[in-house]
Amino acid sequence: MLDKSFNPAEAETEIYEKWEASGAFEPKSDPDADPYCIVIPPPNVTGSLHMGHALNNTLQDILIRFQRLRGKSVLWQPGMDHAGIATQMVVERKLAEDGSPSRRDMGREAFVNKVWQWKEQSGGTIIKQLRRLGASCDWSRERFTLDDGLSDAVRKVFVKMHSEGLIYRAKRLVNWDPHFQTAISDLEVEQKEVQGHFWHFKYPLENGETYEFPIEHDEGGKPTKWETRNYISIATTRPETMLGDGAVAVHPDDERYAAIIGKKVLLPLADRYIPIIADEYPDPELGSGAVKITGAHDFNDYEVAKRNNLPMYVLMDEQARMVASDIMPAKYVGMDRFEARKHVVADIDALGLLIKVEDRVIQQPVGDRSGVVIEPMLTDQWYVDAKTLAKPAIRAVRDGTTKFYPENWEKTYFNWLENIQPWCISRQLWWGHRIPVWYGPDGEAFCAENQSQAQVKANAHYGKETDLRQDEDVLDTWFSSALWPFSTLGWPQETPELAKFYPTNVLVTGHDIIFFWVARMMMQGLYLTDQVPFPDVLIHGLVLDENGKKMSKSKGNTIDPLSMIDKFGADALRFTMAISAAQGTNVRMSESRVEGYRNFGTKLWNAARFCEMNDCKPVNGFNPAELEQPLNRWIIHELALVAATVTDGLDKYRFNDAAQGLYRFIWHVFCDWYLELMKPILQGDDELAKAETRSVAAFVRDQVLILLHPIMPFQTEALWGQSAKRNTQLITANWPEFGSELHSEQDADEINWLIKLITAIRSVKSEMNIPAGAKLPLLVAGASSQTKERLERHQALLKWLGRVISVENVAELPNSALQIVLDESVFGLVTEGVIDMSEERDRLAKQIDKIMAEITKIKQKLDNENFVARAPETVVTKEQEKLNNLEQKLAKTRSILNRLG
RNA sequence: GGGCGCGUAGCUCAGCGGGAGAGCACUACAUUGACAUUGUAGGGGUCGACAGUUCAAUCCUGUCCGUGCCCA
Repeated sequence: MLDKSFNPAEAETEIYEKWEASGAFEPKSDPDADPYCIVIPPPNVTGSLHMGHALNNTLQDILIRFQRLRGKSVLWQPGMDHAGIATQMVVERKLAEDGSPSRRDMGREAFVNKVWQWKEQSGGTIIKQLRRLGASCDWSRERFTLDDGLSDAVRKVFVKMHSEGLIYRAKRLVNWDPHFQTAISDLEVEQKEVQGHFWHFKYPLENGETYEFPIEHDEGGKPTKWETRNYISIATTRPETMLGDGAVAVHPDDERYAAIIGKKVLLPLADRYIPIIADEYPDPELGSGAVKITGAHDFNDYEVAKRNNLPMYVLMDEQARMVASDIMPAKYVGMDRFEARKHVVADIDALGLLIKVEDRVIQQPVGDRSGVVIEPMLTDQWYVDAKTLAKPAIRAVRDGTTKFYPENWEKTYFNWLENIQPWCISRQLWWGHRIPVWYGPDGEAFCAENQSQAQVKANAHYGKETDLRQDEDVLDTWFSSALWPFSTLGWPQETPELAKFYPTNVLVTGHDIIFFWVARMMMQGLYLTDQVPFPDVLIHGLVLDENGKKMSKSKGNTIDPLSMIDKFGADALRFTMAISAAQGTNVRMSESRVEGYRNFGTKLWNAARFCEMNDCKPVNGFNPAELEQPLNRWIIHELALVAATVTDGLDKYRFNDAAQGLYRFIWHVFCDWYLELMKPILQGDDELAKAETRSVAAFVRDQVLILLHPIMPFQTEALWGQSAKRNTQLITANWPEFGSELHSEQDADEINWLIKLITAIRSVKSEMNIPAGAKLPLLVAGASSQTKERLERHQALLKWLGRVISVENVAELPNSALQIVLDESVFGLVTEGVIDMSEERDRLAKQIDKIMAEITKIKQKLDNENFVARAPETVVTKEQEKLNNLEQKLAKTRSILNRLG
């Protein structure tokens, strides 16, 4: 006997272990089975499961289980990435907490060993948590981006791209994170709006020269009054960088400054002279229209400096402290940039050169991991020529080889790829793939897959054995992630897995990493394998809190998926995700919703329990297409419909449609009606009907378990195992493929008619304040022979569910009966007491109003000549039929009301 | 400034050219018989506003208002 309800805490672990031990997560070896493969978006090795992961992995697992049930050879390829910055940060912090020597104190090799130790002990929590969610990944194939095989792939790709000129080294301005002391890519920089200042300085002209600067204008904008100036006014949000100015720029069309272009100004504090140059960059409308140019610490200035061959002075070290140099006044050396800012402003002020300070909202770039202000720095870094790689990646989506679901994300994808910048891939970290480049004593670079190959190249170059040192830097983590769909399958080796499962079938991810990851996989996949890595990209929404806000630790509004699983079970959480995940929409998570879908699971549990109590067991050789009872043919018909809905929904990534269809069918069709309607049959004495009904109930229950399994795997597996002796676990059962032989419109009409009649009887009683339990005789007038047959056939059901004592055909209904119009017949409920005639008249009048309102609407349409002439014939016929039915109903209801007087 | 999205029942959201839907919440009634993690019945919407296309618009187009996200 089944327990009273499902206990997820007890059952889930056991079920999961059984699945895994049975090898169900591994691809089928059957060579005829179609392959189906998804690679997991690799979580950070430092990560732990949050709601975003829960959504992402639930959707993947639903697809994986669905395709597995359909008989495909399924691989869900799991793994993690090494998360360079995040992991290094975690371990460094831990070293500090433990009072251990710092990273720099212990040196590179020792530190990297520490990180590996940490990874073995504490990394990968998320993998265990994914199991709790029910993720049916093939864990025997788990991969890590720093595994030997994947690292080989990385080196091979680097060497290939380097030899083809797609990877190169260059000295450029990069986003420098002074906290982690590494370069980062554009994507890892966030623009934050903060309250800042705009400082206006005077830079005096050389040799005390002067010019006339307009200070008043007429309505036409012509200057009417001038003043004599011996300085140029500039404004800046970053005063400390003035020490490295190479020029002051004005717009060539700016007449105010035309006279002094080419002259020099004294750079205060630095005591250098710098030129006033003309360049298109300054906006005459902004500030004074004159801009200081610090080529080594600002991206815009960098371009101006390059165009005009201005010197670029590096002002800071890796930690953004002012660094000693020819141009750096000694007093600032060693100061942090923000401290230096204060001093520069004070010193300028002391010289009488500070004009004013404005408050201003400024865009400040910050590192996405560190949160500190990014410093543009002039350094040597390695770059990928992303522009070249982007072209095939754009084409593949343009021509539909890869499609996004929903489609509108393609625009985002194109937009970014079409404006793509060189990708800075080197990082000044220790945790990651070390760049496979070695340098000779003179700085000559030798790129090779390993040191000995580099050595061979170097020896040939120098003509003798020469000492080499390897590049200190590692690669951006995303460089290895970009190879994930094929490196995890064994590439560059030609493995059977690669042949079978690549390209993968679909990539499931959030829109936040379309640039970071999806686009880069497309680029690398096409470049290295000549194929797109996946034909479908499913972009799902974010998980928000119940107020529609992004969940974040700092806001304290996170809901922990594991606590939801502890409380309500993984199935409830998964169902919530599935039914909320309409294509492209965000998911608002609230505990009460999860609770509600836990209740849905319990409803199914109890339905199964009821089946069990009534001895409903699968019957060998059962054929759903050969049944006697209309009720049974009806539920099979409904089952076939919902099976089609679920299959179609999952095929089209419409998880909400699939979940909604199941919810409706299980609760409101199977439980509310079928199980109720079968009760009188089971209590009756028609043994054949009983046996058939039992076998049908068992069949429908089993099919429902299969259909629901992708979304609610644990509970369905538990019910599957406990409700009958089975040859296989549910996870490897066969997905139903019902054909039209199971459709039966006639039986659907008949049972739906019965349901309508029962509902109407209940309704009338409720409206007339007659206790629902009161058993009343039912009369019927004007019944067609079909109705008479149906009444005869379903008398037992009617009596049970409609609380009817008897059913009798009469010529005319007495006025004392409560009357119900259904199709051609009028039914009457005979009450014991005297009914309140005025209340009954109100009830009927209300119905008549409703009918008339509908009739008016339809007549309006049919009276419109254009409608009749232009609308499709089927639409017109349908409207005409509707009108006829309504008019019939109206006439009947009116005559009842008339007779009541 | 550019791009993407959203505004449908009290709340959360599906639907998206021909009958306004679901879940939750609410109201009334019921109930120890698969299920109170329940049942039955019910109330509740000019589908953001305006204009256009169409025989027909919640759905398509445009404008506006409100709101969210991404990029610069």
